[in-house]
Amino acid sequence: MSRKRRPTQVDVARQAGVSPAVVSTVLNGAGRGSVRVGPEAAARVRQAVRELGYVPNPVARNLAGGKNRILGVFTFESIFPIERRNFYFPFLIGVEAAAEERGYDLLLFTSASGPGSGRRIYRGGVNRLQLTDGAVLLGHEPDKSEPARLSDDGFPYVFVGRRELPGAEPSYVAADYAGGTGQVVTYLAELGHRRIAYLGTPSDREALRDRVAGFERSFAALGLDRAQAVRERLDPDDVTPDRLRSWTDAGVTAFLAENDILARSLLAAADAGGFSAPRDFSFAVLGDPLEPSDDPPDWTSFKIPRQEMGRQSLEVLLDLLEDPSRAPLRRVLPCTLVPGASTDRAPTKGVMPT
Amino acid sequence: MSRKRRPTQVDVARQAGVSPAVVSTVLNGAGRGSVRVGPEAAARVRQAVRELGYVPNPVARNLAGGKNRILGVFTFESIFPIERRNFYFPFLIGVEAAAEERGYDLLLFTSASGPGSGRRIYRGGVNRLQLTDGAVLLGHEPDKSEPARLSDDGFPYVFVGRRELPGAEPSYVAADYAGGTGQVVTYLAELGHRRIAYLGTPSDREALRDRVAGFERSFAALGLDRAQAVRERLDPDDVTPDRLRSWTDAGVTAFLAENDILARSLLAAADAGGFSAPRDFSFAVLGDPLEPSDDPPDWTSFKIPRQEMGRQSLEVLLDLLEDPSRAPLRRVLPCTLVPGASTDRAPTKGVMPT
DNA sequence: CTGAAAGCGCTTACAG
DNA sequence: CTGAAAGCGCTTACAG
Repeated sequence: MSRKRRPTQVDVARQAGVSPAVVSTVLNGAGRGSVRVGPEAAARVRQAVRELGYVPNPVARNLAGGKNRILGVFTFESIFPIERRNFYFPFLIGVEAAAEERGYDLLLFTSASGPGSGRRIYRGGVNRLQLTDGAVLLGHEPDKSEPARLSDDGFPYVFVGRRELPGAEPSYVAADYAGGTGQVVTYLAELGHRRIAYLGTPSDREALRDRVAGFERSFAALGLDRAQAVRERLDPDDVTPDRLRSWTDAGVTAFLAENDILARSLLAAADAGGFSAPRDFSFAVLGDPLEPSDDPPDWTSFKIPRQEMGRQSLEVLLDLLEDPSRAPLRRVLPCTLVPGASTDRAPTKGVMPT
Repeated sequence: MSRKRRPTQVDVARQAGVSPAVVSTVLNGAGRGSVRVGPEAAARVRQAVRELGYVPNPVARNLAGGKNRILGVFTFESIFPIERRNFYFPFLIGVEAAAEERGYDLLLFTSASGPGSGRRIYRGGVNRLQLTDGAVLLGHEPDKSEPARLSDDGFPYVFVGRRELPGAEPSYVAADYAGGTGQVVTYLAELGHRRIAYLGTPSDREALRDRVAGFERSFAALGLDRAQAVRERLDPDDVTPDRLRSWTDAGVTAFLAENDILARSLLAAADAGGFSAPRDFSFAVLGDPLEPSDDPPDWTSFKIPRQEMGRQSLEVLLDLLEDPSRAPLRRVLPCTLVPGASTDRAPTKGVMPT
């Protein structure tokens, strides 16, 4: 049961009658700071390697080389959140696939929950990610100072999702929420909708700001009247039948729901108020409808390329490791319009003439 | 932006006015070969750690022979397999939750694909898990020699799922497939079924053998005629309408499908042959129906406690690390019968008298 | 109770 | 063209 001693570089060197440095060079190929090795010395080394069954110890290699070929994955929420599994899963699939291709292992930071503090990068003032070569950051950070400090420390990391950081220029791979929202607005405009309400949450995250920006920009781009772009900040409970009626009375024919919850509130209000979509109004969700049921409703929406975002964030991280001076590295991936059954032509005003 | 040099143990030692050995001891707790440290020296060390933001290098720790509080998760198939996401996900949730509670980080081994070789623990003869304190092994191993060698090397690991290893006694946390199968048979017997066919795959994995064993044992336990227990080994294509007819003609009133695929084949054959379940026969799946749709069909089955298996496998691993002499450690968790719409009372033989 | 030193198995400047 | 040596950052016997 005791672990057998593996042959080491020293054993090989002795057997081949050379120094360890020569063994190292033969195995790694002539590199930057490597010694020169004659052909017959190299042959002796290879022979000894074969005879002894020598395999270099990757741990020692890492120690000597300064890198450990471990990349961190840090989520500001539980890595495998049961309720939101469909949210993070595709990112992780992408990250894993890319890591596998590039020969890196992934360290999941799990033990983050200090007393009451939730998941933090710095625990007791110490950057826990430090033990990796670099890290991919996932999810909504409760505290901007954490990534800011990461930047200060010069630790290589990439955000999944666009981030603005006071005093720092983070690298990220983001989805083009503004563009996705614009596509939805354009689609609605083509269906004849002119007055559109954006139902947003009170939150002001980058991902949400981008949607608002896309909403407003697209009105201009389409030559629509900016005054017809209604913007609301609501809690789900704020979407009442009365509220819905006041919107439609004001001529709103289509709604953009910032997320699923708001879309469901809207539907509930419609139900309670005797409205029906898309007969009385159209609506779309600004992202993938994925919560909480497993079979998504057939709503007009746009697809966020989550898996590709995961993949590319890892690749950007590797680029960063190769040449840190290139930071910040940023990529914005397009979202895809998904037409669904929640949208239809704008209803004609008033009662149909008979 | 230039990366600051990571503080090392030496830096901490200097700042605290102690030797590196003292720092090491404070961080690892008083252990076997550790030095004794006074309370105020320990306090100075902790203070210095905080001030410097020191994090021990896990690679160095490992090389020097110590523990690094990193646990490995190795899957013999892709960790996040898109097609089978629902299969591994619950295990991982459990593993992560337990790791988080116990303060361990998780290293996912991803870069396994040598040329054509699939996922392997030993790559070029080295144990890749070596960097971790121990590992949880997940999924079906194509090659028994890999875990066997792990045992030979004395590397601590726990299988999720029962495993038999020639010449080794692996630790594992398994589901009680035999018991689950027995519950299903009992349930069918209560519904009046006496002749039951077990539709199995040609494969002979432990998890499948356990189901067969449960099938056969339960006949004895229920006092049923063992000759009525029909056992078949089939590919999904083998389940044809003709075959189905021959079984029912022979008096079979209920089927046990080893997996979803076989259950679907059975249903397809029924469809094509003019049969209908549960009118003409009952059937149950021996496990969670989870493939490939997201909303599982309402079949009689049993629930595999995947999340709990993940959680307990990590806990067993920690027990193992604490005291390796207790190996092998084994736990078998109960499965829960899930009655569904695919079973009903046994049809009466022949035509109903009018 | 504490420190100095060897050693884990490599890589890489640095002399010859 | 080649070797001896330092060093990566730890842990752990071993002296004091």
